[in-house]
Amino acid sequence: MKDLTLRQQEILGFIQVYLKEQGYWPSIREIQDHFGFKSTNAVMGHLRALEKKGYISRIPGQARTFRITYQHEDDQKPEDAMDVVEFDMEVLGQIAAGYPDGVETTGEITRIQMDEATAKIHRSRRSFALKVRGDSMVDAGIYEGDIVIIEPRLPNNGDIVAALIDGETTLKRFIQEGGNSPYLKAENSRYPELHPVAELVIQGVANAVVRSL
Amino acid sequence: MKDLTLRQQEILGFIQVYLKEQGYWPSIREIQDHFGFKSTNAVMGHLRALEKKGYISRIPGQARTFRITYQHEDDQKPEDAMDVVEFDMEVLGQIAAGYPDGVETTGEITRIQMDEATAKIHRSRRSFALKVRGDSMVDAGIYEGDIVIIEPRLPNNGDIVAALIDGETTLKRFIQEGGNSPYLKAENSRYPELHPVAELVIQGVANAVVRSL
DNA sequence: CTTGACACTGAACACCTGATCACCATATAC
DNA sequence: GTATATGGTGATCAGGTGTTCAGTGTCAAG
Repeated sequence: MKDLTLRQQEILGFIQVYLKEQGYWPSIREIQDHFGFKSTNAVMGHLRALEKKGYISRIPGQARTFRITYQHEDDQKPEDAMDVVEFDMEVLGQIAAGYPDGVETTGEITRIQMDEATAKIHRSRRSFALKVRGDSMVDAGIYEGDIVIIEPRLPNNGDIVAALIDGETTLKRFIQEGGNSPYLKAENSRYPELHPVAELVIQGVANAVVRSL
Repeated sequence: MKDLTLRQQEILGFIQVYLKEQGYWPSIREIQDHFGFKSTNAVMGHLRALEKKGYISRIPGQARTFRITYQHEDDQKPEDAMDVVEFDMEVLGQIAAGYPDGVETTGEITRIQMDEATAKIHRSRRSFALKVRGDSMVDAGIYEGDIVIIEPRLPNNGDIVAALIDGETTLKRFIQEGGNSPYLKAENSRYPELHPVAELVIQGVANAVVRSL
């Protein structure tokens, strides 16, 4: 990718900031006004340069139809950058609110790209996200308000699972030792182990936790 | 919020899908063509209705300048489903490995969509992700191997920041009380407070933590 | 029956907007 | 010197684009 001049960086930056702030792309004359140009052709020249260098793309003759084709980074990059993998999921609701049963899966779609090696998150279009309520998993570093990414699959011993108990979905660790029947364990010393007698409905395995700070 | 007619829902849906697919808003005549209207005024009537009912907002007289002011949901969804926001970042490297200096930036771009209200993550092209090494932040629920999302900006009191100390990037909490000079505090009782004498280079503020399980 | 909301057709207008032509200036590379 | 890229001014043009006025028809509410 060819380098941009300082002026071209400014133009590209303004276009992107404008979109972010206004919600739509700027017109040529709005760019002109922002930089104080006396001619629209000053803008046209820069846009041609940006397009030629592959940073943007436009629909000829049509108003406010930009496309950013390359994300310019003016900072540095590391030698040990990670590979990323992308996966989609649904953000459903709070985990204690229960798994929506029989509800059409048309909710929000969350897309996450993450480094492939460490994320260990298998791409699964069926995965969804739940917001954690309660403190039953604090000892596992999962706190109230965190968002857990649930992949519907059978759990292995030690997995953190979303389980349906008494009609409510809760987050617990799944324990199955030897040939014994499995049980659920809260990662909080104040909570007891749960040995379900009748039914143990595992809705999925937690693959990742996301927390905003 | 007043209800929309079926036709108005279709119009609003098309506008949103068009933006998502094309990256810019449609013109009145593009909406007209999509629905097979013989007159642009058919579109104008619906846009007026959508604006009157508070679903959209527009800049009078200007091309392709929509704003979606209310997110219409035509499907059934969990009542506590979250809105999602999308942002890009770079996955750089381990946080203790130091901030890459003077290296070309062509690294991986990580895109995350997350619920907007709780994520508090401002879309920032310059954000990047770092893998946490060490246990200096365990009391804040940040453990070794976690990935923190860093936004380069000035920190507020109490923010968790990536700071450059002795040539290494470390994750600490930023404290600035009253008019005193700021210092860094590790969220681990075994670690001392850090009162930098010479320089305190803040590289960015941690917005979120992602942990694979 | 009348009113109003809804859903259009059809035509015309004004200007916002992208695009182009001519021209100038500076700096760098060959 | 002679290109080539950069960074502009100034004027002009064509068309995309938002907007408005006038009119038609349906349907439910009063």
